[in-house]
Amino acid sequence: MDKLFKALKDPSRRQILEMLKSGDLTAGEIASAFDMQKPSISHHLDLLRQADLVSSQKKGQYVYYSINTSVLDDLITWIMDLQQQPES
Amino acid sequence: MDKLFKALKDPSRRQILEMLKSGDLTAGEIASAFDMQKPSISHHLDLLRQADLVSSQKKGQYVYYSINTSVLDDLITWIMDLQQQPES
DNA sequence: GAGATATTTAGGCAAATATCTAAATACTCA
DNA sequence: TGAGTATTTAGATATTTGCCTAAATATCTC
Repeated sequence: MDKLFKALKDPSRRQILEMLKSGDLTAGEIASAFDMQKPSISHHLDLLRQADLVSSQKKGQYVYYSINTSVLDDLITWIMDLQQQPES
Repeated sequence: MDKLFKALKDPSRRQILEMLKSGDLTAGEIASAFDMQKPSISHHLDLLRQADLVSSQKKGQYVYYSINTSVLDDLITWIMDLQQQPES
C-alpha cells in the first residue's frame, strides 16, 4: 500500500498509467511523450512496477509495459472505507 | 488532484485520516497517537487541509479536525477510469 | 563480430520533504 | 494581568526524490 501511494504521487507516473490505459507501450514510446530523458522514465517505470501498477515484457529489443489495474481494487476499498460514516 | 496524492502519500497522514473516520479529534489528541513532536503533526494536518481532506474548527483553545471525504469522490473516479478496459 | 538501437544501471546534484527545537500566538482561568 | 495549556510558525538539518549524464547491457542487422 505504501509503494502504491508513493507511485501514484508523481504526476508523470500517473500520466504513464493513463497512457497505458489505451494499450501497451514500449519504454521508448512512453519516454517520447515526456520532456525528460529516457533514464528518468525508466526509473518512473521501475517505481510503477514495484507498486505492481504495471508489468513489463521483453520482446526482442523492446520492453512492453502494460497497466495492471488489480492493485487499484485495494486502493478503492481503502478509500471507500474512509468514506463510511461513523455510526451516530 | 496533485495535492490530494501528495497528502495521501505519507503513512502518518493516512493514519490521521483513519483516526478521524471515527470522529473529530483535537490536534493534541491526534499528536498523542504518534511518536512525533506536535509541530510535525501540525504540519501534516496542514498538508491534509491543503488537500481539503480535513477541515479544522477552533473551539476555545482547542482545534478540532474533521475528515472531509468529498474530495475522495474525484479520486475514486480517477481510479475507476484507469480500470476501464480499452475497446478491443 | 561491428555498428546501431532500446533500455537499464550507476553516480551525482538540486529541490522537496519530514522531522526536530525554540519561539510565537491564542485562549482559559484565577 | 499573569501563569498555564494548546497549537502553530520559524528556522535548521537529514533524508528522499526526481532529474541529469555517462556507461553498461541486450538485441538486431549487416
